Amino acid sequence: MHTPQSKNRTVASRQTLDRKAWTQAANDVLAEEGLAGLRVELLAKRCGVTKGSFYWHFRDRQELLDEVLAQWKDGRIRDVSKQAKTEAGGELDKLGHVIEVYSASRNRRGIQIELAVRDWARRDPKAAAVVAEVDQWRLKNAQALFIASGLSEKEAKSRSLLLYAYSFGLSLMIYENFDEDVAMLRTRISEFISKGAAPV
Amino acid sequence: MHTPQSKNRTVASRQTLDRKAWTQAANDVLAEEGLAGLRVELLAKRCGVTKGSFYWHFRDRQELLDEVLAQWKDGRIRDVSKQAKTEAGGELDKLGHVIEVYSASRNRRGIQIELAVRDWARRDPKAAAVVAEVDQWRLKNAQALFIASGLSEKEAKSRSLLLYAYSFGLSLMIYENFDEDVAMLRTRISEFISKGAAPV
DNA sequence: GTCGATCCATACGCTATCGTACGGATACAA
DNA sequence: TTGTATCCGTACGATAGCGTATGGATCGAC
Repeated sequence: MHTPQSKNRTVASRQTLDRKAWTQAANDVLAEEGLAGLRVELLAKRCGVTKGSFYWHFRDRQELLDEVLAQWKDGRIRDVSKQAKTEAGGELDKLGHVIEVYSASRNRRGIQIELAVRDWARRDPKAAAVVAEVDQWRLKNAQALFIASGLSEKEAKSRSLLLYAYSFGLSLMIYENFDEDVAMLRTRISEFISKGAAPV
Repeated sequence: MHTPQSKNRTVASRQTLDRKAWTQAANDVLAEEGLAGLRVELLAKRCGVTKGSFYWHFRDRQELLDEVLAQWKDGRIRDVSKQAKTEAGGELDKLGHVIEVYSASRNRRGIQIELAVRDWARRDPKAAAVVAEVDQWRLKNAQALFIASGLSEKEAKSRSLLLYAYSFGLSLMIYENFDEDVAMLRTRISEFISKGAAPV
């Protein structure tokens, strides 16, 4: 009932915090509240410490933001590379998988961070540069998949851009009451983009 | 050099400000800075007055936000209705026009506000309700166009959702260096969505 | 046990922002 | 001219957030 360093800390934080714990928490906040919600003292409270701890690990708020951004970039590029390396065959499945990964129902936290970072990029050149690079990687990867499934280079590029723009844009819309079976709508769209079918 | 009420005001604001002038300026700020940048005193400075004026016209900041939101909703629904009323024929052209309206190059300010409102809707239920209603109108209108061009109801719904999600999502991406002619990519996509063509 | 390094709490100054109180200026009517 | 309603400026209090300064607590090395 009075073990050392037990004051307002959770059991998990018996170990002293490191940068990773801070950026982890920062990502949670970014997903839930967006960049504007990422404030030092609130983040500290969330970690069960005060900002005295924060300013020991980070020079200032900007340094945390830079690190969050850098981690996001590395993670996304790693994701693309990983997916590209899985043995060939089933390119269409892979394209469908891309859509699924960016589906709000499957990966809510990832999508929320994605949108927060892109909103961030609208006003911060550093974030914009990161988004540009990630987009480049993703688009090139998707393009390769479309080419492997028989499309020309230009058409593969178009379809890749459509694929990602659709995925992100869908997360911005509120369309649940547009149909009783929106999942079916999404499936149709996924087929349409990846296979190019034009059903009636 | 000392006409009455000439202190820090622009010529345009010789007339005293009204609510419309405030919401107009608020929309500008919303487009440029997002919701978080919409602060009373900055807005007042932008209008060439102090916040004393603001709090005469509005009870508080929230009242302004509510009005901005309501105006956005009415404007968007009016746009849809207007487009629906233009005489029939050329449904495909109309669908292409929808994409163009939401193209960042054609309508930067409109897109910026669109994105700001949708980001707003991620955390504010009132904004979410407005977005839901606007999406409903737009989707139903696009669905009618697709049906008029020969698609089934379900396929028309799918294609409408794709159309709008793509349009919004494209504004979130930074893809200018993906190809030397991104305009061509967009044209291909536009054709693909509206006509359902599946070129190689 | 002492000492230094690590990690955090507390207190402080500073700025930005919201909202209020109140007084001043202008215009129009009587 | 005088009064009143409209519209705005100024001053104030309150809070939140950033960053700094400084001391306290814990732990391992010796």
